[in-house]
Amino acid sequence: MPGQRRPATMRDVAQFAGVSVRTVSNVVNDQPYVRDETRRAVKDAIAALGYRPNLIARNLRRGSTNTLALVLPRLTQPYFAELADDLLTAARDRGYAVLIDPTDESDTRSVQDVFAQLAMITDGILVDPTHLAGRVDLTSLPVPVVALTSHSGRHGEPVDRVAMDDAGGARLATAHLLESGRTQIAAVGLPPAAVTGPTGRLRLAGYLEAHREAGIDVSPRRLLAANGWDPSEGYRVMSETLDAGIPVDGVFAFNDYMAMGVIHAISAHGLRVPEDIAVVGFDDIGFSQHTSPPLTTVSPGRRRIVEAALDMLLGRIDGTRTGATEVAVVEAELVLRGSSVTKADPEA
Amino acid sequence: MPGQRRPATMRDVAQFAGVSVRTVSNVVNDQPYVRDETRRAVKDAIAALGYRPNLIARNLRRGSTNTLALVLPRLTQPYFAELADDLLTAARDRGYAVLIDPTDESDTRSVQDVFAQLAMITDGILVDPTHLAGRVDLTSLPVPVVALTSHSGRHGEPVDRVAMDDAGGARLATAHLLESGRTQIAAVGLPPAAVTGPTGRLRLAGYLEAHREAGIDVSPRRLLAANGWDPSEGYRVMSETLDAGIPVDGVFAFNDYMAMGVIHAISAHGLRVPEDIAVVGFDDIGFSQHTSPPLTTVSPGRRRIVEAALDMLLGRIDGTRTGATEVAVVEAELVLRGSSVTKADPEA
DNA sequence: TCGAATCCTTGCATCGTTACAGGCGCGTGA
DNA sequence: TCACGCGCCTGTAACGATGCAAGGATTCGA
Repeated sequence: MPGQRRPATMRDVAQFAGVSVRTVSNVVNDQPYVRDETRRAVKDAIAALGYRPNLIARNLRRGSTNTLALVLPRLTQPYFAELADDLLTAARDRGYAVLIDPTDESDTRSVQDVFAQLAMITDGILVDPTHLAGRVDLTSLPVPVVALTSHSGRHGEPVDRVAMDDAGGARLATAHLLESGRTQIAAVGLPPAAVTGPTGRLRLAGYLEAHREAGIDVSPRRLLAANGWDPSEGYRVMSETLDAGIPVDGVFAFNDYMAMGVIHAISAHGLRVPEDIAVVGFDDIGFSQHTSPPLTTVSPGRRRIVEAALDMLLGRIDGTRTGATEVAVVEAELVLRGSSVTKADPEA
Repeated sequence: MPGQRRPATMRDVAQFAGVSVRTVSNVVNDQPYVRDETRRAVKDAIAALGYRPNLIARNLRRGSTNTLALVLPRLTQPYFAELADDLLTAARDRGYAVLIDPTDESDTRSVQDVFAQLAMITDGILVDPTHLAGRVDLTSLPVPVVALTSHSGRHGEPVDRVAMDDAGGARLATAHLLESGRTQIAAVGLPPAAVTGPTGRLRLAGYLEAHREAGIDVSPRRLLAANGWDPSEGYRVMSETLDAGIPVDGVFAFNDYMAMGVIHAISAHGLRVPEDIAVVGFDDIGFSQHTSPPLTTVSPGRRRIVEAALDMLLGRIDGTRTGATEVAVVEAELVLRGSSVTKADPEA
């Protein structure tokens, strides 16, 4: 239920305290040159009237909102949920509120409009641009933008970026499988998955590179495309492969969430993980510690990505960072767990 | 990079089109009494200058922002992530942006201040109040509030509420286990888990009621407390119970996420799900379809909860809903999967 | 005692939009 | 011919805060 009284304004406070509006403003904003006595009188008035500065009016006047926007596809993808969680907390600790905008295929709005609107009501925008496929020009917005992305922006817009090391992480994951003696390693999650195309290509590149380095051939039968990076696709793709009798002794799934479905398919076929097929994922989402068996995965350094992106964005906002756009790459790390290592063979 | 040109204002458009500011406003807001010719001239000017109404100024003038706030503990809890995802999409389709505010224990701000601030920059607030434990008075805010909650508000504030049927769902889950012949059913997730106290109590109540109805005694040794509803706690609690030699042939985990840890613990002890121990969860998160085996769970009707909450909130906002606060209870539904039913015994 | 420097306080304009009330021109009925 | 109504358009005042520049009060040194 909305309260009934009109909220007190600065004018009310000024009248109550017997000073000018301007003085109240000075007190509220901790300006110097206010006598202690006056300051206290104003503070008393503020308390008595339950006054709170109207943030909208302040935003209009100051031209800033202390709000950031985060644009992503879907929070149902656990990696994004955890990324959003980290960002929400980090932004909150720095005094910023966060508006999350989901822009996936189901969105009928013009992407450019969405960004223009967000730019108007926020001080800066963080965006995962992979799913936007260049449908938006991020360079002409009136607020700074930082892209959370992987795909080399060579063909993209010159925006600040924080990238995870997709190819490098994928190489680590694949190399680990190869070193533990697997030679028939399936890659799960190739395009056409529309929203993950560029990321998928980079992770594939890492997979291929690891094979090249090990001198082991790659069979196209084990390069498995998925329509979306979720467990049901992991399940479907893996089931079909096993049904087709294609030999597989290891799987590198392009994300953990799909890997869940892969593991499910493997056990549904009466095979064991990791004895028959070792599985490695990517993302290190919370769940991955508690699958059966726990999932070996690549940690992309989510926390560091968030911090770096916030540093960049806030730097642009407060003007301490100027000049050419930058790209920060956060190193990926392999996290060994039971899905790729038997207890008898701890390796690490 | 911020663009350099000052964005065009309504005044600029007016001047360009040779009309008054007021007329531009009328065109922008589709007011009647504007000649078609004038209207087109204004629209041309808008296009020529790339004018976009300044939303902050509009918000100040109109006193509304077309933004809602969603206050939750953490998005790392998959149920909340999926709830947020549903809400984001539903709100976006109704023309509202959503600000997500995480308020957990790590938050040093005063909860009352947080709400007062949110109230100022949004048109309404959706909140999961379980973790706020009455640290905030939701009735005196200047915008409507709808609580997404379970715990009977009898001792709470008189706010609009949309509740899932925790006790009923828990009863369904437990009854299902009892009917399939299990008699030594552990309940996982009792308080002290601070943030889930009230919910946990209701789910426990349903568990107890099902036992009462079936005439089967409950052993306190199988009432297992958790410090948080995540997989690691599910794992810990279940491991300890099995280690202690407490007989268990079924588990009702108070949420799916914990159930993941429970399943992990069971297989780590060399036991099979569901043959040795059947497991049922609560929430029906996306993952649950793809654990090994897939998890039987209670679907709380997330989608319907979101729609009902939005209906309530927007009704209050636009004034079509007035008068006493309401409580909507969304029915829960049991989703049978492999973690509680063997293939030989499909039951349903 | 006077002038200047310092401290404190204040009106007014402004951010960009929408609401109010009124003005002007034209057509219509008496 | 006049009054009236209607359609279209406009000037001005808000919304509630902050920035500017100047004004009054006080203190200090000479």
